Parts: sequence; C-alpha cells; structure tokens
Amino acid sequence: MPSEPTIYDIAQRAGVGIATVSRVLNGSERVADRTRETVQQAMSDLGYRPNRAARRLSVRGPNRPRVAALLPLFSTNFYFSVSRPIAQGLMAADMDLVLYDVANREAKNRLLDRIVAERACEGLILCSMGVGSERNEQLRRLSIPAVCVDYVSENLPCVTVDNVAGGSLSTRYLLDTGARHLALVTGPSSAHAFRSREEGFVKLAGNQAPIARADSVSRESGRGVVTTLLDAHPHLDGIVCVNDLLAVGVLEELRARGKRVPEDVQVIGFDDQPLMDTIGLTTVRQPMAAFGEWAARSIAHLITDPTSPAENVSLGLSLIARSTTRPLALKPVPKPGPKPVPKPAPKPVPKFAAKTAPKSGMKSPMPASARMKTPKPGKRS
Amino acid sequence: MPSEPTIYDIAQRAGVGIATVSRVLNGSERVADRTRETVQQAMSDLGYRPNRAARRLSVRGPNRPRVAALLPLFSTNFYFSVSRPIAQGLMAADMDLVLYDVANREAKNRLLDRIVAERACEGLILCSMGVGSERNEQLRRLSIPAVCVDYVSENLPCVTVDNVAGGSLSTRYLLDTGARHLALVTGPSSAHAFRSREEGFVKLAGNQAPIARADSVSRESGRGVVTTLLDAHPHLDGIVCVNDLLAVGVLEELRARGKRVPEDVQVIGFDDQPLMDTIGLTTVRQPMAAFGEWAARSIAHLITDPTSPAENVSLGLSLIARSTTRPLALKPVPKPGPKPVPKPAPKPVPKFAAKTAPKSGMKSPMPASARMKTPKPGKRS
DNA sequence: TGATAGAGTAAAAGCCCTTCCACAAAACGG
DNA sequence: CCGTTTTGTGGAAGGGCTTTTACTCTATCA
Repeated sequence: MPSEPTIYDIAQRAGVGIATVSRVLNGSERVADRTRETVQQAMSDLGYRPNRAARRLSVRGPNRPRVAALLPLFSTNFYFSVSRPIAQGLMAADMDLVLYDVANREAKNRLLDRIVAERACEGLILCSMGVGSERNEQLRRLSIPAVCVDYVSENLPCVTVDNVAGGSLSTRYLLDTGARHLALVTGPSSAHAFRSREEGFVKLAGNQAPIARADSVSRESGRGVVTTLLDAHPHLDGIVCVNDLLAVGVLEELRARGKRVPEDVQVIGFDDQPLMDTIGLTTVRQPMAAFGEWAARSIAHLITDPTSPAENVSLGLSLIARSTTRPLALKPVPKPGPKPVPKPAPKPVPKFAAKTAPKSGMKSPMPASARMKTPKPGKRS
Repeated sequence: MPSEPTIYDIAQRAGVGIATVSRVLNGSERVADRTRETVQQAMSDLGYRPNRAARRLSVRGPNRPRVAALLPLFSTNFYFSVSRPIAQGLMAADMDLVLYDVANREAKNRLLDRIVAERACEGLILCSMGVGSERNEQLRRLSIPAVCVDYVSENLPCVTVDNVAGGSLSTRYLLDTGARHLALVTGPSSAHAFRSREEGFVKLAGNQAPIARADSVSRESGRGVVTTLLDAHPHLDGIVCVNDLLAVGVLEELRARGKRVPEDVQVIGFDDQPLMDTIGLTTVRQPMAAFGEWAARSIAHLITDPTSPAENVSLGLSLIARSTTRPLALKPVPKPGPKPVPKPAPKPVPKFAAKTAPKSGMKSPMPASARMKTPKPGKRS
C-alpha cells in the first residue's frame, strides 16, 4: 500500500464491514468483544490512524477558523507577552490558534509552503517577519489573510513601533542626562527591529560610536560583549541596548567590573519586559500586549470579513526612567543616598489604541516623542 | 438557509457551475474576470467560508496529528517556559500544536466537550489540571491520549515535582539559616501545586504559622499580602512564598517598609523563573523546560504508538541559595559588606532525566532532598 | 462561411468517514 | 415453540470540496 490505510483496508483485513470498524473507532458498545479485538488488531497491524478531515466532514460541527501564528520563540519574554493576548483574543473570537516556532527564514518558508498547500489555516500571524511578494500573491490568490507583528512588510497590514525613533529616543535620553561617550549593544542582525534601533542610535551618536553585536539575545551575550567593549573604550559612560535582556547582562558585567551604574556608566534597555522595574532598568517601553491584541483582532476581522480594509498601525513608545540612568538636568535631583535600591514606581500601562500618541515616562519629562502613523491601506481583494 | 452555504449555493446564486466556484476559490487563472467577480460577490453576499475539512479531504496531504494544549496563561513565566519546549518538541515530531488558554474548570470542560465531540485533536496536554474519571473514560474510548503537566491525575500519565517536599524544602532552609518566625505567602487555592507547597510548609512550620493567601499570582498581590502579614506579625523573620512572582512582590514591600533582607527577614520563592538570579532571590528551582520536553515527547509517543505504556514521572527540585536568605550556619560567612548587590552565580541547568535525583543548590549544602518517583503505570489500552 | 482551436464551464467521480437503515441471528417471554 | 425484542453487523447514503473529463460556446483562419 503506498497510501495510508483506510477503514476499508481495516474492514477487509478483519473480515468485517466498514460500519463495524467505525463503531470500534468511536467506542460504540454494540460490538462483540471478539470482533472488537480482531478489528483493533488489524488497525494495529496496518498502523491505521483515522483521517481527521474525513471525520470532521461526517460528524458535522461548526467550521472553526484556524489561525497559524509563526514566531521565533526566543527565550525573550517579548514573544510570550505578545502571544498571550493573541491566544486570548482568538479564543474570544472562537478561533483556534496553531503555534509554530520558526527560527529562521528557511524554516518559515518550508512551513508556509506546507500550510498553503494543505490549506491548513484561514489566517496567518507573522511575528517579526514578513513575506516576499510572490508569497504574498499566493496568499492573496487563496484568500488567506495575514498580518505582521513587529515587522513592516510592504504587502501586509502590520503593527509596529517606530524602532528607529525608539533607538534615537533612548540614545537621546542618555545624551540629555550627560553621557558623552556612547556605545550600542545590539543583537543578531537577522532581527529587523534591532537593525532599526541601531539606525536610530547612529543618527544621534554618530558613525564612529562603537557598536557591539551579541550573537544571541541573552544575558550571557550581553556580558560577553561588554568585556570587549570596555577594553577598547575604557571611558565609555553610556550604553544603549536594543533589548532588556542584553541590558541586564551588560549591567551585571559592569558591576562585576566595579563600574558604578549610573554614576560611571549609564545603561538603557528596550522593551520594558516584566521585572525590569524591580531591577531598576531604564528602558523604552514597547506595547507588547497591544501588539498581540491588535494581531488577534485584525486577523479575526479579516477572516470574518475579507473585504474589510486593513490598515497599518504604529504604536507609541515611551521612555521609562529608572535607576540605571542619571536624572535629567532640569529635574530636581533625588536625594543622593548611597542606596541604589530601585524605588518601585507605579507602572502606567498603555491602553491599546491604534492612533494613540505615546504615553510619556512617568518620572521625567520626555525629550522626544516617537509617534508615527502609517496610513497605508493594506489592500486585500 | 439554516446551515452554512456551500459552493453549490454560491454556484446557483452566481449562475455558474461549482467547478467555477472552486476555481475562483483556488485562484485559478482560467476564469473570466467578470465571472470571478460575480462569484466573489455571491460568496460575500452569502457569507461563504470554505469548509476546511472537505477541502483537506480532496486535496490529499499527510494527516498531520494535532495536539491540543490546555493551560492557564497566567502572566507567570512558568507557562511560557513550559510551552516553549512543547512547541519545539511537537514541531520536531511533525505535529501541530493548538494552544488554548483555559482559565477555570468550567472553561476546561466546555472546551474538552467540544474537542471530543468534533474529534478536534489526536492528543491532549493538560497543564496544571486533570480530568475526572468519566472524562477519562470518554477519552479512552475515543483513543485520544492525554498527559498532565504539573498535576497528578489518577487516570493519566503525569510529570510533576513533589510540591509537598518542595514546600518543606524551602521551609527547612529558612529554619536552617536561623529563621524562627515563619509565614507563608501563597496564591489562589485553585492552583493545586500551591496547595501542596502549603502542605509542605505546614509540616515543618506548624499549624499556627501564619498563612497569607494572595488572590492572584502577581507582584502586586504579593505586596498587598505582606502588609497585612507584617501588621499582624511584626517580628516575622522568614517568608516562604509558593511562587517567585509573589516573592518579588514580598521583597519589594519589605524593602519599602524599611526591612532589611535577609538580615531582618529572609525570603524564599519557588520556580526559579528567569531573572531571579539577577534579582538575587533564593528559590526552589523547578525543571520547567523538562516538563515541556517530557509532555511533548510523551504525547508524541502515545499518538504514534497507542499501545506504548506511559509512566508517571516526578522530577527533582533543587534549592538555589542567593541573597535573600542568610548563609547556612556551617558555611563560612561571606564578607558582610553593606552592599546587597547580588553576585551573579553560574547557573546549573538540570538536564532532563526521568529518574534523576535532584541536583543540589550550588552555593550551599542541601539540608533536604525532594526526590520522588511514582511508578504508576498509566495503563492505556 | 465553415472548420477548428481554444477558452471557459458543467457534470461526475472520488476523498474517508459516520450514521441511518435494514437485516440476520440469538436471546427472551409467554 | 413461535412471536418479539435485543444484539451484532453490513450496505449505502451523504458531507463539501477538488479535479478530471467531456462538452459548449466563441473567436480565428483559410
């Protein structure tokens, strides 16, 4: 048999009718024990597995839409914070979420090939990745809507932040608080968001400011990279990181080397992942939950009403000042005790609103705003 | 029309044959533009959505097994740490993962009813929850294998840790480091693991040791609960928490109230979630990744070979001593500087091994061991 | 203008399963 | 011992889609 065995094969082998096989499959009582055993033996012999599609065609139930979400499951909290609202939003919309861990471009394409060939889903959520125009055309032809999260794709509706502005935002903040010798700690260049933040950094810090690239997004990488950085540039007084995890690593290494933060070196991160307030890291907050909410809502919309227009959305960033940076000059300096324990601050949670201006950090006036709204109609026929 | 429209309805309304409708659906070139538009209009009018099951029955592809994972997506990192290896393990086994956020028992049962009725999956992973015997019987009859993670269910193969022993482990450690007035901070009583840790605490701390129950697993709850606790018991010198997140909240509140940790009050958590080493929280490490790996591997096994026996597994716990507890008496006291900055410690990652004895914490000899192996054959026919 | 290629469409044959219906045989009751 | 129920089983009809095959038009060329 080249193809998978069916109940007909089982029935034949067991010397019974297909109805009986089906009854065994569905645990019906009305089957003689001996027959059941024979049938089960036949199934086991032939390695039979019921065809789910055929089953569902018979036992009619609602045709629940299925959404495939492709994301790189780094250890970063970012993707958890994004996928949680996706899961919840899709449940609320009565849709199923199929989760795929996609590490690289090749894996993505293999997976999409399969999904498309098998018509495996009614909608697609792509995190931190996009699609080429040929793939986009393919999806369009099959009417499989897709949205991007944390990535700008020409072809698809996207939710993003302005990462270039974000990079500049954190860089400017360090400059405003008095840092003069800046460096950037960034991650793998495959991550598009990182490259944009890099760009924002270079804009303000200049071309010759040192840039250290960690080859993974982890604290260990962050630590390693600082070593090199400090050896080459001993009088660095500000380190901009494209990600909180890297920043924590940087922080640890600086302290291990006896540098005081923020007195000797200031550090700023990106994301505002959970616990960063406890750790006291100054960072740029990214509306991760809103990413997920938007994705779930948009894809649900596009599935239920394919004609609905989809717009790109850019959400606001906000700088959250904590204890790894010095206070801004214009602000009264907090009492300079020797105790660098982070003061827990009330945490403003940005509500999801497509066209909202970014909320400012609480503790200090904001030097720059990182708002952007791209009104590109994500034309879908 | 009571039931969903089919291509026949579309064809009729558009005045074309069903083959034409199908071609439009699949983006075939060989359709006149005018015809295509008519058909699309008809689909839009009738709110047509193709039936995925029927489609997949026609366009034959491999019958990919699907695993449904039910978990309560708390903000806790725990479930992310568990679901990541699940996603990766299932991808490696060529199976699809459908993720469901299940907040409570009722939601669980509704969902399982549907899954079972629609034969929606070939396997089930239940996190922090089990099934009753009637449901188990139902699953058995339909040959849908299921496994439990972080929960002991009589009927199903489970991977767990011994939470009672874990509760005792952390309690004993505080006692051994000199704490005399212990309290427990626990979470919602619906979480079974919490109740077990509670039990382990009571075993050693006694019946009259104060227990404070937070109504959600969050730092805010942890903080709130400490307030009450300290007011009633001012000379508390050790707080056992059933979860790291709660512990961090406790830590923050203690410091906010001027208590020194660990000099005045010691604090210990549970899980060893990411960043706990940076924060310096002493905690009991739970092998979260191993949970997920085991779940993915087991369910894949049970799906491909339903006759394979499944055993319960209990993984080891280990105590990770950091700076929120005092050193053990027998150990030379580290230099008592006024600087409570956590020393980053190398992080031993417990390898996955079903029958492994728990690894000990690195920094101090372990007073108690929390090993258990439950050799219950998870009998499946 | 008639033959003919080619574009476009209709009809029908699966795909694999569940389930309704029918029927035979065995068990049962009077 | 013969109806009557119960039990076990087989046949066949869908379920909604894709795809092949056969066919019907409409241009096109001689």
